[in-house]
Amino acid sequence: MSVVLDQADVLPVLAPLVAGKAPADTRVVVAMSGGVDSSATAAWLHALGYDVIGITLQLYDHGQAVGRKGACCAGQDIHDARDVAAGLGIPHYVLDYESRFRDQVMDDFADAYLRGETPIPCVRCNQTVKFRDLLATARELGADVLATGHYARREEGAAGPELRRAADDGRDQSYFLFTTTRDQLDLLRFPLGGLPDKAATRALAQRFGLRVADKPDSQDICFVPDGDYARVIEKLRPGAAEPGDIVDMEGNVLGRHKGIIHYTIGQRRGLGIGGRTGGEDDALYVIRLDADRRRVIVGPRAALGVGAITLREVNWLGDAPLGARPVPVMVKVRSTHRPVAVTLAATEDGGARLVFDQPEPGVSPGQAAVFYDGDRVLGGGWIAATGG
RNA sequence: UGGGGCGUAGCCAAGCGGUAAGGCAACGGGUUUUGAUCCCGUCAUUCCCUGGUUCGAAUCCAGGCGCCCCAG
Repeated sequence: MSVVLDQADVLPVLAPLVAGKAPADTRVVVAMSGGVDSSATAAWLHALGYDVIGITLQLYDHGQAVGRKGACCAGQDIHDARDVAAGLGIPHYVLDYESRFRDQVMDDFADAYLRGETPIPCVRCNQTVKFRDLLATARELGADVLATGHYARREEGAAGPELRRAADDGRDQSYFLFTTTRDQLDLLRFPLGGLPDKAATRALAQRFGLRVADKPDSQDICFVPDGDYARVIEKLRPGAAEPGDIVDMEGNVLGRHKGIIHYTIGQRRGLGIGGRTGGEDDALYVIRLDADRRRVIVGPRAALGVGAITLREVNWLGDAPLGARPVPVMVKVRSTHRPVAVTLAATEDGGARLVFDQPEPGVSPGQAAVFYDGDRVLGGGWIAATGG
């Protein structure tokens, strides 16, 4: 059961989780989802001699998600996490967070769509359930730090801990961590962030004999089966999908839609209206959603560009405070895509005003704008409105 | 029923006697720990119908049917 380490079998180097504290004296709570990443994290830290406690959050669908691939935090995944912990011989707890997950993440998810916004449940989950509630629980368990399997880096900087992109650029998850506060960052650790790639993680899992080593990556929204998120919303908010008109930018009715919750800004597929000539590309994209009138406003790709956005609940992680004077930063308005150049200025309500150097397509309220300076995450904010 | 025009996939649309372009939509897949975008693939044995001419017709001819415009 216990892992025997050959001398030749050297573990990847990991800086001490707590400076000046020996691993054996460092209590680490590892958030174990049941996937490869967090399992490898737990195994690695355990092998390095840390006092590891595994915690798995049960988030939704009690007993009903068993066997579903690519999920996390329910059913089979909880069993996987338990198995891994048992194999390592570390304490492991499963916490029932279903009601708070529903309140903080799923309800918000549904309501955002009803408002015509497009939410990011993964960020909400990190922001509330994981980095607030679970972190508090870790503290209660006497943990020095909370480690997760996120691909991001936390580095000790001159002005305190800094959040940075993962070493593996293609795997980086820092976008989903933008709400993480300095205080939370004090206690958070992301051991995988420094690994060169996912293969290294799987290799780690393999070498510790974890059964989850070949488990497929999770993707899509964890509580949405089959990618049909609208069905989940309708379950949460019966009657949410009210049909309405699809109109062009002049207000001419072009067709009908099956409910505003099925669409997001920048979306092309699923409109069901074809035809018309004249442009080199006649495809229509969702330009705007009007929740009150249940309208989907569509237009050509050229109409998709947004020049500026208003942010709310900005979490600023830069060393110097963000002021009212615009400063240039790089920003991502979606997890994929490269950062683009903008200027950013704080507003009085804790928000910010962001102006793109070049119009950015497919920007939707409810999504996040995350600020970068090279590898470093300077914070981010929720997109409240676009325009200007 | 005077004149003119048009009928090609769900929509738009090339083709003008040589064996059905393209775009949109749709569908399937890839990329992706949010939604999208994007990329790749599939999608008319058949051109309103019926005859005819021709080695060969969506393309020419005749007759139907349907639609549009102008003039009434």
